[in-house]
Amino acid sequence: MMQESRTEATSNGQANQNGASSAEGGSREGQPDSSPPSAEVTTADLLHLQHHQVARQILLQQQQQPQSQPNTGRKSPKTNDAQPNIQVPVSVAMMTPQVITPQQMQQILQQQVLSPQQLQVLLQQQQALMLQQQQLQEFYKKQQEQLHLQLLQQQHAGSKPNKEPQVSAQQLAFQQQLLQVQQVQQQHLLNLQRQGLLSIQPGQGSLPLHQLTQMIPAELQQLWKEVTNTHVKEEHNNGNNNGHRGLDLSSPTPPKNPLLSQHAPTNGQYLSHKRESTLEEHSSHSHPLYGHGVCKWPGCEAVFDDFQSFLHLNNEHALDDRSTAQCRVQMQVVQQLELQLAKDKERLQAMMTHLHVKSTEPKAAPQPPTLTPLSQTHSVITANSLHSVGPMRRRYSDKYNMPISPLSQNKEFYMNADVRPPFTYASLIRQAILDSPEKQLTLNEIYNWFTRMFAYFRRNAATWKNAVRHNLSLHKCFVRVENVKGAVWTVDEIEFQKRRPQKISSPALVKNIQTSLGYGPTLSAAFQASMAENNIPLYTTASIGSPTLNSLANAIREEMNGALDHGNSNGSDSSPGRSPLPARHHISVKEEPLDPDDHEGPLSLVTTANHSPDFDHHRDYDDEPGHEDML
DNA sequence: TCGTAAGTAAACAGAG
DNA sequence: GCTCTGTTTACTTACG
Repeated sequence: MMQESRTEATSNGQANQNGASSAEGGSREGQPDSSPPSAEVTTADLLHLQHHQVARQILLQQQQQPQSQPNTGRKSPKTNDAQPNIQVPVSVAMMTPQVITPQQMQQILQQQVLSPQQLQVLLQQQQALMLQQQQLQEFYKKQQEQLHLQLLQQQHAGSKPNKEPQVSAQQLAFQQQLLQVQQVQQQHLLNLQRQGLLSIQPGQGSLPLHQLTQMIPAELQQLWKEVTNTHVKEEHNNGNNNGHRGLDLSSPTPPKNPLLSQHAPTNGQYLSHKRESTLEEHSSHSHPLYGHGVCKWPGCEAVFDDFQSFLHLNNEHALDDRSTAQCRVQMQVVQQLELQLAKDKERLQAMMTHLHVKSTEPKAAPQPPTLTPLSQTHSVITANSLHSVGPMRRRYSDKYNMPISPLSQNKEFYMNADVRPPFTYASLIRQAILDSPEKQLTLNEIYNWFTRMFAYFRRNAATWKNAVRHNLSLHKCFVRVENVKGAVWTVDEIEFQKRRPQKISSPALVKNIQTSLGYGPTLSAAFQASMAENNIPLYTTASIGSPTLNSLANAIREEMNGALDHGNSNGSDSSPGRSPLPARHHISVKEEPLDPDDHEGPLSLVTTANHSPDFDHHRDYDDEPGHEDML
């Protein structure tokens, strides 16, 4: 009654909530605060943000270390891969150590790949980077002076053995810091490459070399050269190295590129001497930059009949901006390859682990073998968090087509963030009930689950509680059972699975599915919802009847159709009259007694040529005429 | 344009 | 009478 609304409003301090007309309900849908902040964030944007977080942490380190600020009890800088609560201004958070030159900006503008907001962010990044570089230069100068002083003191005091460790420690810390900066720079550059903002190829002249040299101040370049030039033997140093003689630049992270380890130029003529020396060392014609009579310098490929002619290396690839830039590009290439390798290794490991686990699981588990890996690998909502919650609220499909944070974080996310969960009330109610030990909950316990699991439901209680009650009564999948302690609600899984699965053929969903099938970072909430709706994740506790199989097959079919229909990169056309795939590609379920010897799971997936376009349409609530047709 | 699912608001009734 | 619970209706919105 109205009383409920009144009391709820009082208890929640949301008096304006109640008594609101339906128009208000409609307007609330469009309120920005009810939509996730990253509603229009693309995968690339998220990757970008992820990178910015790394950059931000490193920058914070840089800002803290020179000032010897306490660490405020946080993790040490080396374990800084998860510090989401660091409060930094947006401009700082977004800044990356990468300068976008005017040429690049013009290119970006011409390509129209960035929105004005993104351009603004890039400009902010550029400005922030310049500041950061200045700071770094100053820091480096101070470090240099300090080291120089220490070295002088050592020479005068003759206490070399005792002082050296301190110097080396500082040097190492500084090196690490520089390496981190460089790493972030490289990552950012690669990120830009991935986004098509830059087209840098090894040895390719498309990117003006001076741009690369502009990206990092000359001093920083030199610093980097020194850091990377770890294989320079001390005997190669002479008096020209300005006090760097004593530097132990043996990096804890050895150079990954033979080019750098053996030929990275540092400064002055002594390096020229060094280059000749190293060439002489490779007189056995096994120089890594010389192979099959071709100069392997990126972009060179000059042909030389003999190794002696290959000494052109000293002339053509001498220390200059060009070579430095090429060097840097090569470093980025290597680093990218290493990152890719690491990712692929990790993926392989996950696949092997998963397959091993799957192969050892009992086959009785009613899971679709073809989709379980997908759902397990990418699903956000799992048994560890929200299990298979259910369908996403359709009207929010666009807003919620964003990757939600991974599994364990997801629960925390909704528990703390005032973000509406992208699932229907029915799905959430079901989840609440299934979460309970006895698979039954009272209404009040359902309420509590909502408020406990979702910060969003800690306000507007009158609204959503009414919706919960409405859904409990409306959907016959929720069964009210009288017991000793009153009425409890249970879930009829079969009825729940009869509910119409959400179509995932919409462009937005398909796009996400493409991402997911293409090893995207996460599965879209909508796709998860669709999967969860059909019990694809491992959460079915009730009996699995044919309706379940049907709806499950719907999900599979929809997924496959969606993924296949939009297998191209565009994935934006899903006009009803256009079906790129013939009907025979549609997957339906052959509802026959299952032969465990023939199938890994309970499903018998067959393809059919006479698939009804409204296959899933029959399976809704139509088996009970009049039911829920009040709408 | 239409049908459907979902969300919201509200009226109403029964039980404690 | 109040509150909670449950049912039902009406309406809006999103989507295919």
